This record gives sequence, C-alpha cells and structure tokens, in this order.
Amino acid sequence: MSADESTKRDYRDTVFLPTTEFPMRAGLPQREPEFLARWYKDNLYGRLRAEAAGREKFVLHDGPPYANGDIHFGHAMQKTLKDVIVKSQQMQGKDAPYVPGWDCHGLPIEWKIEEKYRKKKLNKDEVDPVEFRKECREFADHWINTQREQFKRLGIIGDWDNPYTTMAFDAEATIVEELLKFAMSDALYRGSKPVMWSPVEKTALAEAEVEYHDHLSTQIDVAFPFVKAPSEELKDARVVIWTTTPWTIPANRAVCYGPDLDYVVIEVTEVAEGSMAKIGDRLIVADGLVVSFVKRAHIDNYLLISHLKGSAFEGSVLAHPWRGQGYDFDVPMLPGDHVTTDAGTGFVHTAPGHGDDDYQVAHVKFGIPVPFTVDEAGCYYDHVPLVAGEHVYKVADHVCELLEGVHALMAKGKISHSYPHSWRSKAPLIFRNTPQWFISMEKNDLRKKALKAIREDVNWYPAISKNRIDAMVSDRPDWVISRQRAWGVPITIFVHKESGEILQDPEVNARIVQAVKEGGADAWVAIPAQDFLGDAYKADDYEQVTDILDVWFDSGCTHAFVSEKRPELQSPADLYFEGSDQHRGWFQSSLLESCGTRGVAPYKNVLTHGMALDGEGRKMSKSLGNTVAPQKIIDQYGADILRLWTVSVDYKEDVRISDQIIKGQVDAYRKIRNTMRYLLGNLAGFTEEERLDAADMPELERFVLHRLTELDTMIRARSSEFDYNPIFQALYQFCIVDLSAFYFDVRKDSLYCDDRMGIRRRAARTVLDEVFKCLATWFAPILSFTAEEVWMSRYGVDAESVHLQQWPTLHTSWQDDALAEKWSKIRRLRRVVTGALEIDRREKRIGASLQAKVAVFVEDPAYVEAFAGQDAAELFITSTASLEQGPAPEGAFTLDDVKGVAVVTGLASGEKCERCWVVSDEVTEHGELCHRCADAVKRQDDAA
RNA sequence: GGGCCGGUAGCUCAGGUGGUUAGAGCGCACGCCUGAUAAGCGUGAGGUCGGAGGUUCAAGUCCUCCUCGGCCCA
Repeated sequence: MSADESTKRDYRDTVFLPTTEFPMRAGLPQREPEFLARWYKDNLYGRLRAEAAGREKFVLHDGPPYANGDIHFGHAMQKTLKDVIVKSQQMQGKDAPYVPGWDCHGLPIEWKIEEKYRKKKLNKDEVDPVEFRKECREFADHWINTQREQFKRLGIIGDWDNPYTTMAFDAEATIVEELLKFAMSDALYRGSKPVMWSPVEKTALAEAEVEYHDHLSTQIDVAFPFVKAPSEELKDARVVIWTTTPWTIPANRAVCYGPDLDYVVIEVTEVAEGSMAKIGDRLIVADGLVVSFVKRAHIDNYLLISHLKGSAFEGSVLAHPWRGQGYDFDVPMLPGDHVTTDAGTGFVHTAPGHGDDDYQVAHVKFGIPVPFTVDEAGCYYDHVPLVAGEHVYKVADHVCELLEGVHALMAKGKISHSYPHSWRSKAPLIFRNTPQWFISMEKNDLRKKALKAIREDVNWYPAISKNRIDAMVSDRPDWVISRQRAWGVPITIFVHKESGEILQDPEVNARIVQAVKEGGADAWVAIPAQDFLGDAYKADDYEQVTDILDVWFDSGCTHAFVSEKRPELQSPADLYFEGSDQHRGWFQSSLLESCGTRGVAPYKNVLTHGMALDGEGRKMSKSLGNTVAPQKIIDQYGADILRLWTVSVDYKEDVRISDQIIKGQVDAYRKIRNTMRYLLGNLAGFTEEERLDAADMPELERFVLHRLTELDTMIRARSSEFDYNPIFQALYQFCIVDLSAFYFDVRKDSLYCDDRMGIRRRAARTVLDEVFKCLATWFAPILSFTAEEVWMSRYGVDAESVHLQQWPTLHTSWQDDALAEKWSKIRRLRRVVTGALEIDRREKRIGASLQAKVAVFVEDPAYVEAFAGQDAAELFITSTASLEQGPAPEGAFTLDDVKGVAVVTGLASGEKCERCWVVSDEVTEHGELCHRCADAVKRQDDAA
C-alpha cells in the first residue's frame, strides 16, 4: 500500500467525465410538441424554401389521401417515409419542396351526407343539389383540417398552410380543362357497356368501390333446343346451360362452348320424384360434368347416346327457350376459351349486357348487339317480354316458372358463392348495360404511349413494379370515366342531339373552364347552357351531359393543377411514392391522363411501399380488431419511435407492426439516444483549438473517420434509390458495434484521463465532433425531433434548426481501405482476448479487464504487422498486453473461428492507479498514480 | 377462381451467377463494471432457411406441387 487510505486524494474531479444536460430519457410525447411549436413559429418550411432557392429541385409529388376520416396506420407510415425522403434530398443540397394534398370528391363522402339525410327521413332527390354539394365540401374540409393536424404531429414538414385539394375551384377548372382535351382529341366517346351497377345507389361503380361477399343465389340448368343443329341426329337434343343468375335469362343472346372440350349426348331413362327432366329427354353436356348435372337434375339413369368435340358445334344455332313469346331471335353457339369444366355443364349462357366475359365474346368478338334489358333501379324495361317491370332480385321464381312452362328447366337449386357487393350499401350488384363515357386506350395510341413511358422513361422501385403496371396497362379496357353521382367534377360536354357528336369548340370550352374557375363545379348547373354555347349554337339542339367524373380522373390530374402550376414545383415530378395498390390507382390514372394529354408520364421515378400488416402478417381490419392507431404510438412513445420504425423495416415489401416490434424500436431508439448523449457529454467544451488534422491522428481515429466515409457513400447511394432500411441498419449497427462497444469503450481512458490538450485526446475529441455532425444530420430525416434536440443541446437553443443543415461533405482522404482491412484484423483478434478474459472473470480471478494482462501468440505475421505501432493493451482495455508470432502455449485460449490466435491471461503486475485504474508498476514508484496521470494532475494543479 | 409478390433464429434485417460448420444487431440467459449508471462491457443459448418432392457430386439459393399471408383482378 503506497499511501494510507484516509490520506489518499480523490482524483474524481481531475477526470474529464462526460458532461451534458441532454437527458437520458426522452419524454418524446411531451417534448415533441415543443419542437413542433418552434418549427412553426420560426416558419421552418419557409426558411427551407428560402435557404434552398435556386438549388436543383427535387419534387416528391404527394398523392392525395381521401378526406373522410382519421388517418390510419398506412397514412402515418407513408407520409413519414415521404418526409424522410424529402428531408434527405434537401440535406443533400437539393431544393425539396413538399406540397401535401387531399382527394375530396366521390362516393364515400357523398354517401356520408346522404346518410345524414336518410336519418332525417329526407330523400336525396328532394335536396337542392347545390346545398348537397356544399355539405359535401364542408365535410371534406373538416377532415382535411383533422388529418392536417395529425400529419403535422408526425413531424412532417411541408406547406401545410397551402395544400392542394381536388375540390378547390382552380383544381376543378383544371380537371375540366383536362377532360376537354380528351373531348377535343376524339379520345372521349360515349359507348354502352355492361358495368358494375348498384341498383340501390343507382350508379355505376368503380372497381375500387366493389367488394366480394358470399351470396345465396338460385342456380338453374336450362335446356336450349336447336334451330340449326350440328348434325341430323342431334336435332332433337338440347344444349344445357347452367347459371346462378336466372334474371339474366331474358338477356341471353348466345351460348358458348369450349372447342376442345368433350361433350356427350345422353337420353334420360329414369328420373327421381320431383325431377324436372322427363324420360326420353336428350340432353348435351360436357363429358366431365355429366355426373354432377344428373345429380342436380335428379336423373337416376340415362343412356349415353354419343360423344362429340366442342368444335362440332361451330355454326350451330339455338332457340331461346321462350321462342314464340317475344324471344324469337337466334341464339348462336360461339367458341370461347373462357369455357371450362370446373362447374356447370360445359356450356356458358351468354348475356352480353350482364357480364364482362359475355360482352367480350358476344359483342366485341362476334358483333352480337347488346340489348338494354334492365333499368337503373334494377327493373326490366317495358319492352322486355314476359318480365317487364319486375325487379331482377325478385324475378328468379318467375323466370323458373316460365322456363318450366316450356319444359326448359332441367334443375333448380340454391348456391352460396362469392358475389360482388357495393362497398357502401353492402347490397349485391349487377352487371348492367348502360351508356357511359369512355376514354379510349387505342385512340391516339394512349396505350402505346403509356407503355412506352412505363418501359423506357420511368424508373420503378422496386423493379418488379414495372412488370406489374405494364401488365395492367397492357390488359386494361377503355377507361370508364362517368359516374351518375352528384359530388364531383362534371363531365362538361355538350352532345348534339341529332348527330350524337360531342361539341368541340375551343371558345365554348374556354367559357366553361372560366366559369368553373370562378364558381366551381356548381357553375355547370347554375349557368344556363346557352351562356356557355354563346351565339354559335342553340341550347335546344344539344344535350348537356350531367354525369360526373370518376374521382380517379380528378386525382389523375394533380400533375396538371399542382406540379405544373405551382412555381416551386416541376413536372414531371421526380418522384411519386404510394402503396403498391396504386398501380391500378393513382400511378395509372396519372399516367393515362398525362400520356393522353401530354404524351409523357408525369413522373420520373415511382416508388411503392407495401401494406402495413399486424404482427402475424395479416391485414389490419376493424373486424379482426388488430388495427394499430398511429395516435396511440405517438401518445405512448412519441412520433420519433414511429419514424424510426418506418425505416427499420423493408417497406418495399409488406411490413409488420405490433407491440413487440414497437418495443424493439423503443430499445433501438434508447441505444441511439445514449450514443448521441455520450457524444454530447464528451464534446463538452470542445474548442477549435483542440481540433487536429486527420494526418496527425492515431490510426484508431483514422479508422473511425474511414468508417464515416464508408457510411457516407453507402447512405448517399441507398438514398438515391429511396431505400432507407439498409441506412437504418448500418447507422444503428455503427452506433452499437463500432462506437459504443469499441471506439467509445477503448477511448474512454484517453478522453477521461489524458491531459486536456494531449494529442490522443484532441484526436479523439475531433473525431467525436465529426461523428456528431454526421450522425445528427444523417439521423435528422429519420429522428426529426431527437436530432433537433441533440442539435440544440450542442449548439444552444438559438442555433439554426438541424433541418436547415446539410449532410457533411467528408474529406476523401479519410477513406483508407487498407487501414480498414488492418483494423478488421485487429478487431477479429480482439474477440479472442475478450473471450479469454471471460474465463478469468468466470473463475473470479478478475472483474474489470484492467486487472488483467494478456499475452497473445499468433501464427500469421500479418497480425503482428497490424498491431505494429499500436498499444495493444489500450485496445484490449487491459493493463498490459504483449503480442508475438509464435506457437500457442499449452492451455492458451483459442476461438474456433479465429484461427492461429492464442491468448494467455494473467493478473497485471503492479498497483491500480487511483485516477485511471490501470494497474502498473509505475504506480508503485509514484505512490498513487501512473506517470500519465501524475503529469496530467500536475498540469491541472499548476494551472489552478 | 385468375395474375403478381412474399414466407431465413422471439424481433428487424444480410445472405451476386447453387459450393466449406447459414450471418448481423436487438431481445433473452449468465457474468462484469459502478467515473455514459433506469447507462456501459463481455460471454452464451437460439434457425429441419414455410412444407413435400425433384434436378445436381453439392440447394436457403434452380424446377414442380402444396401451404400460409399480401396486393390486384374476377
């Protein structure tokens, strides 16, 4: 013992311990709103624009969410990622404005308002349409305001005071203007087509407005006699079709067969009681379906008369079962690839007005006219014989009766199957032939232009997106843009009553656009038609179209009224970023609109994210009760936790979120926060006078600087493809593996105990400063609140926001791959040492590693070279260390996966320095301190 | 029902053109430190790579089928 315990000096205040006010615990839910208040008080968004004026632009054009409820998790994730991208671009020296927007028109909002009226027992038709639209507008406004606050709370910086909306008058005017371009180029036409129709809402529905549920239908087997049989012996046989929609029988115009399928003719010889078939009936069905057919028809026995191929039916003609009762047209037999032997009879009843396949085969391919049979309420028109005026949902029994009356009904039953329903009313839908407005995919080569843009002009991330949208655009039918609704932009065209031609007059169009700009969509109904038509045309000669536009057309025009019109933006936008469901939605409607009117895509890059699923990978739904509310995460943990989560997952695919996953992010956040805290603590009082050139630094410091250049390169590369998950993984592991567990741990001694202006300590502090600047700015787009807190903690509350900074430009000279290679050797060897020390610890020989000395024996001289000039003990955090090339002594510690390295440990000789806790013989000489500490203390004492 | 995509340790992710005992971090367990302390360090245990066939000297990596999940469509 070199000195009496009681007389020993306490050297604690001679050690440079970390000093910082930055709290270990974040209290994000409380603190984040303070930063928000500050950002908005200081007009951060305006500052960013001013700061970046003149720089190269990067425009992420926001896809508008629908303004009809609180934001859900998917919204939160997507807007956050958009914010990460925008901030990253801005911090890489671009001017990255962000103008959020909202989609305001359409059925869901309209439905809400109607619901209100229904509750008051008012019929929508009795309500003034202008008043009705006003309420829709107010409803949308309310939710815009709500969602805006929810988005802002996430820390998303954008032009929230001046967002775009599809219901703004100038937006509506531009939408009208865009529509009129299609009208002028002949791409717009009125056609008739079976569309998904809701008899309840009395409107055509978009695909997105349809959902599928099980539905109990009547299934029937119906026999059609020949008018022109394929052969003489078949003339008395009948072809049997099967359908689950008896109400479409009046609209039957053809029967399809599979040319390559095998069919059989049977003769009924025995029937069960209640069978509608009669002994002696000759019926034709597919060979593979005869068993299931006779079961349905309660036919107990039959004779197999003959076999034939489907192709034998070519040119055959059938009679409608109700021939002679107003159904005297021919029913041709048509070949169809869609005919299968999965179910039914192998013959497909074809009603071109009530199904897409039917329409394609009968009308498009074979030119059979499509009859109008059912009105908007789902009732047969007066001109339809036998069933006029009846409702299609209630007519099944009558149809069966009528068929039975002519002995056409062979079987009747119930079947539960997947059937389309309206997403709002949940009522079953029908396909109905209706006049609608279309944008042609072929006219003006819209499809070709769109495909060319997809294939040649746009970058798709991930790459598979390209195939996806290519396939969709290749296959899609013409775009149905008309809706029989009230809340939306009108299809502002006049049709000449006699010729049926669309009026194409630029002057009329200009008046329409101007009127909408001034009065919104209401102008179309409020202003007399003659005012638009002017002197050149007579209003009486024209039909003013009252349909409104599909909302996808609205949002498909945002490039026209936002990207192009706003001076801070540009078109084509640099990036569209939405969920993968938007391949059929906004990505496509925007592409078609832009290609149709401008010939080019409205975007240069398209990024898609997957859907947010629950912890088991299932979609979130209210009925499953597995939804995650973003608000709850923010209130409980803070927006930065949510933000960190968004980059912790591979959002190019579907992602999962659960309590467990969020807890993991809370842990990750804590680790990152403590890393920043340690940097702050050790940078306390750092002055420029301490700064040291990299060339003068120890290799350890240069290694850390090299790691920064590696990260910098990697981050910029990944960021250019909007791929943040690898960035997060790399930054997080850098904090844990390189800094906390290695660099910080090793340099603790120097930072705490070296002379204040010692070279080694100055080098370390300089590196900490560089690391700090990198981490704070690299993390700023992700942990927007915490990065700001860290920044203020370092530079004071009056400092400029971290979001106004740029990612540092690192010295290229810092990159040193040879050095990195060398240090990976050093660290590999270090693992053997820590492993060896663990044995001593377990055996209770040591506690702290400073109590130990180690001797390392290596086979490969490269290790010796790597350690040349290094203080091995410092790197191992032992008190003494030696390293030599030589054979491993008996009993030396080795690791299987680090070949040729053996470690012998022992207790360090000497005594523990009271200041730095290193055990050495120097201490014995001096009494309490090692030489280094003795000098450092003396200098401090002298200065004091 | 059809098309496309995905299923690697409890969690989040790596695993060019098939090739030694499948990796990382977190979490977990155990231990250490007590001058980053509701912190820090170390060691360790965790995977039949969704399942089954097949191709191959050799498959997480290629093929087929199945299964589960997702998106889009019907």
